[in-house]
Amino acid sequence: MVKIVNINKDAGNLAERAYEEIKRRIFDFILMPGDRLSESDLAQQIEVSRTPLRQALQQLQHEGFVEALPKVGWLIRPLDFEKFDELYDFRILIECFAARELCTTVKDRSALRTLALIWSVPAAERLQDAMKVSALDEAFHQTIVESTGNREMMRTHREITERIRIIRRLDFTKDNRVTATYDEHAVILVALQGGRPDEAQQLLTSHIEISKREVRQITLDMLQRARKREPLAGQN
Amino acid sequence: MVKIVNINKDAGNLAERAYEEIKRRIFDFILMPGDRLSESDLAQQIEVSRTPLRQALQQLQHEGFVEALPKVGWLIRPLDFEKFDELYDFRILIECFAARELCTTVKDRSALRTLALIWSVPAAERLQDAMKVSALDEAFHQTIVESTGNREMMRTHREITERIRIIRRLDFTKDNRVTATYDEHAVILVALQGGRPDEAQQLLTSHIEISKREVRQITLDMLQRARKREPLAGQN
DNA sequence: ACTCGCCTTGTTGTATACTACATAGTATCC
DNA sequence: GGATACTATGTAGTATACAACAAGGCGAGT
Repeated sequence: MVKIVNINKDAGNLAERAYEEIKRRIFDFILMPGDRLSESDLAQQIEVSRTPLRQALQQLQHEGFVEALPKVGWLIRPLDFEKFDELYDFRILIECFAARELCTTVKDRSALRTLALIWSVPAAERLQDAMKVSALDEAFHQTIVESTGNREMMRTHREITERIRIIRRLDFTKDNRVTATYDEHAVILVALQGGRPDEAQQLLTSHIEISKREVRQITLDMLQRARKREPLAGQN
Repeated sequence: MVKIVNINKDAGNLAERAYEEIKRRIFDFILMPGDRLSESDLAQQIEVSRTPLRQALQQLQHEGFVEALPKVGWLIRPLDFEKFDELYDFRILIECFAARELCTTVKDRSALRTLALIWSVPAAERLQDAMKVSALDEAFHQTIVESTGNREMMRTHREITERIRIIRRLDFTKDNRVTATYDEHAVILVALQGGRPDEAQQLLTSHIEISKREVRQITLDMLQRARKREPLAGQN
């Protein structure tokens, strides 16, 4: 009897694989904002059937990356900087709350020491690799939020992180922005360890606000270059 | 030629209909927390095929009402009061931020006047119907959050509202809780209209905290009664 | 009597066929 | 020549068949 083997490369199910693959293509601007696409086309490209593909698309729709046009097709949502601004502001609210909790009610400060080992280091020990710094930056802010112990806030904060990553990561492609991030994280940690909530909140707010502004400009440049290089990058 | 007509009762698509129907059954405790269910059974009951049903279940999974047990089936998630507490705390954070915005930076105060017409009324004009008061209560808090203009905070707040509605609505089945809600909303509105952010935040916080505590007890009673009445309410 | 392994049954995961529908292109009529 | 109706084509929405898999029952062997 012939056994048909499931040759899933990464995940146990095709839906997840499709999800990761589509997201990758969006992040790499292979699927450009504004592109239209049909389920059958994409299914063929990714080599899954429509069923798991639609599952993936629905997930991505919920996360705001794609939009369903009923009976017509799917659309890669254009980058909406107003929305990113609002997500950054939301981050500020959640992280400032977490910072206050850390200073006032949270007992276990060990997480702060761990963060200091990463961020409060001499210039020579600082990392440069954009992807690594980006991941560490996300971890830094996530760790602060974790201190609240509120899983719902953590969840929402994680979702925000997922949604802004597409532009946020570009921040670390500039050396001076990496330097600034190290500096700012260091002083934030000092304020948190010193138990000074107002100062920590103020530093955190301006840290995120600066990033918000920088990232917008960097992204606009990046987009223009991507468009010039491959004006018809998306299929059909 | 025979034309097969789509007899969708409510929505344009079956997935949405399935979603509403399942949610209704969960809210009515026809599907009890802890119940296991299979897609084929439920599909037959709701009279849709598995495809739109799964779409509905995935949506409900994202909202935390059901849980997918891969290769095994679906589970109606038990009511988790710790989670509800965290959602209430999250509400407090968002609504307090909105209240501050309302007092300090928002120009257009007309929404507050509209709310006052509903909540700041003589006892004789107060509504009693639990469903109506519940809807008005949700609208009250939503309106405050809308004042921020931050659509992401609004969205998250709306999701929180959806997720806690299953227990929150029970709050208004008790007359004294309706009375308390009217009283508390009225004083909150006064503080907001007076532009006193600290007072508004303090009132809002205690208002939500009280509700959190009351609702927990009411729900536990309700659940016990539901369990006694129909110990095997779920199918199979 | 107990344990181990096979096999039956029920479940989701996936692929695919088919329906209803939207859209655009074309031919026809005025 | 312009507007309009019709038709061809491609799309998502839906139903369903089948494969892969999990789990538990049941029997055989000890």
